[in-house]
Amino acid sequence: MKVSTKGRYALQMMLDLAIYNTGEPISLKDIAKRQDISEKYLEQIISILNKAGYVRSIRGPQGGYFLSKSPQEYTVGMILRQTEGDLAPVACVGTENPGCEKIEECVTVKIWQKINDAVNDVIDNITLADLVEWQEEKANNYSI
Amino acid sequence: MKVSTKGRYALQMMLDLAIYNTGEPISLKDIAKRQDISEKYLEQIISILNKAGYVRSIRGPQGGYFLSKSPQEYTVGMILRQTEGDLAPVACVGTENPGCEKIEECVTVKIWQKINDAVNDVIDNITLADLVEWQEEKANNYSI
DNA sequence: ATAATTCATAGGAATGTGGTAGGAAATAAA
DNA sequence: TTTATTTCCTACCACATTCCTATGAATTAT
Repeated sequence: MKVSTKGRYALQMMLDLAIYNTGEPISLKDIAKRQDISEKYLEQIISILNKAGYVRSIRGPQGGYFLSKSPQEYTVGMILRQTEGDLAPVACVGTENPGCEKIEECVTVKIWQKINDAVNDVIDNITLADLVEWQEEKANNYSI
Repeated sequence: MKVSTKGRYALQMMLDLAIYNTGEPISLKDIAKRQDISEKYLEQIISILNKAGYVRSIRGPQGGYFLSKSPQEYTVGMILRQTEGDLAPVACVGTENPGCEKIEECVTVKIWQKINDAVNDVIDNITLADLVEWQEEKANNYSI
């Protein structure tokens, strides 16, 4: 019942891109350094976000990545689903696998459905902009 | 972000014990047959529940298992936590591992905390008695 | 005694996780 | 035009976890 590093790193990258956005592209090298994560591993993860159209890339020296849209247009759910896939606690209540043949007689499915709804309610109601705001609040608290 | 078969089977077994309770011990063989799960695998799982004191066992012919307490005294959370461990989406918000060293500066932890709370709210407010009730409702609907 | 059951432990195939490695392609800067 | 920097692509791999199977011992009703 864990979110893997893939999803967590994806979130951290998107947040990094949102926070350090200056109009110039941000290189993976910088992100990897700031977030203290293997650059090579981040390559693979951001490639998913790139193909999903969540970031734009520029190659060559001084190249790097941007967010395609503004932070409030990305929910945590969007980012996690791209990288983690469905967050359903069991396959049968997810959108990816069509559910099992015992679905009608199965009682526990009601539990999984409730968990699924609760999780989705959380992740679909937090945007990248919220994270940026929280980050800034933390920064302020530290400087006081 | 999945609940493994261990936790799901544990839940099904506890539910089976609750539903088919007649005062006589219920053998794993019967449960395995009804739930269509490998008996040998169920042995390992129920051993956890046994050590936790959630079921009582009787060895030998006509032996088997009982629930130690009445169904409304078990929450889904109790059962899942015994078998799955912590259901926290990341280790740092769980009760098992003490959290990482970046916890103070980390923003995403707020997300994981909210997910954790939401999941716990669901699983700690459903009892085995609820599942039994749902099961009976389903049975009635089918017979109509 | 016998047979049915739980209990304990070992093993193992398949899959997923969390990366590393190597190099090709693009491109800005020298 | 060369060089260095960056993204892009694919392959590989070690380790852990999951989901069992197998073997046999211990217990006990019949």
